[in-house]
Amino acid sequence: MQLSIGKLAEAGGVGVETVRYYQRRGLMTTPARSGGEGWGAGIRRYDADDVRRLKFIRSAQASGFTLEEIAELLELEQSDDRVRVRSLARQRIAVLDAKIAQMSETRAALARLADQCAAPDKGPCPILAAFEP
Amino acid sequence: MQLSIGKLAEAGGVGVETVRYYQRRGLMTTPARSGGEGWGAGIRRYDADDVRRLKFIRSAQASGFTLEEIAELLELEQSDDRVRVRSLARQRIAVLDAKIAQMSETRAALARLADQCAAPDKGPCPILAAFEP
DNA sequence: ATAACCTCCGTACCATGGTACGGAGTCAAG
DNA sequence: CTTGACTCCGTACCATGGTACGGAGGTTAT
Repeated sequence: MQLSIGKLAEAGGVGVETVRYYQRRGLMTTPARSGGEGWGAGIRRYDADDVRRLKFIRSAQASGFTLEEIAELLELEQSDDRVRVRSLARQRIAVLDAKIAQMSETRAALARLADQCAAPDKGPCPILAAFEP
Repeated sequence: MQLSIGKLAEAGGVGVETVRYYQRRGLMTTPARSGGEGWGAGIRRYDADDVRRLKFIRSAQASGFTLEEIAELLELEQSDDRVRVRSLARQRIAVLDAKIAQMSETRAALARLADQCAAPDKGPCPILAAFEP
């Protein structure tokens, strides 16, 4: 399976420019241009592993990792430094737990807010107060 | 209680420039310069309500609202449009629920990853796979 | 073989959320 | 009455994560 950059981007659900951006950022490798004759001379070709990598970037990103952190994860994948992987994972879990807690608090605040604004003419509908500790 | 912009910023845990930025963005009002004689001629003064407002901005922001959304919330606070407040709150709750779910998934993925990388010499430590559906 | 489309590459531009800079005016203490 | 700290204001700059543009050349369908 050989893909052009356009098909790779499509498979990953991103734009071509985004793939090129990831290459510049070192998140995706830039394959050598396939020289010689025939199909794809002078055009870079990608494979299923690149698609996996691209999808990984997207899901890691959707989970709150920055591109820089993702770059580190991808390097670790190569290096097999298990200690570092574990420590990075634990760190991230702690950050996620904090964020999840924060979001749950906010969710509760918003629910209170929606509740207090429910009655059309009874008392205030205090947005600022809804977020106070 | 009358505060200078510097004290206001300090009370809100932000820099002076940040307060000024919020004013430019319409999130904080810019009080009239206190004219006349005596203390603070030509200097803008703030009060406890401004501090509350600033703290609200920070906590709403920490909860994932963009500055634009926060501006809308603050306008709603004035307008008493309960229907809009409720609908905005519900929308945000839905978004938060989705994000919380996503983050929990990621958390599980990371926990799996940390677990699989635990043993120093047993099998792979597959970072990419940890994020696959 | 020619139109329509794609790739390659550099460079420029965008939104978001600020931070920094510089010159002028103001204020409080010594 | 000067020194040092703070304020005012505009403008410029920063990082992040992209998106857009444009021209030269490769590829595919008719």
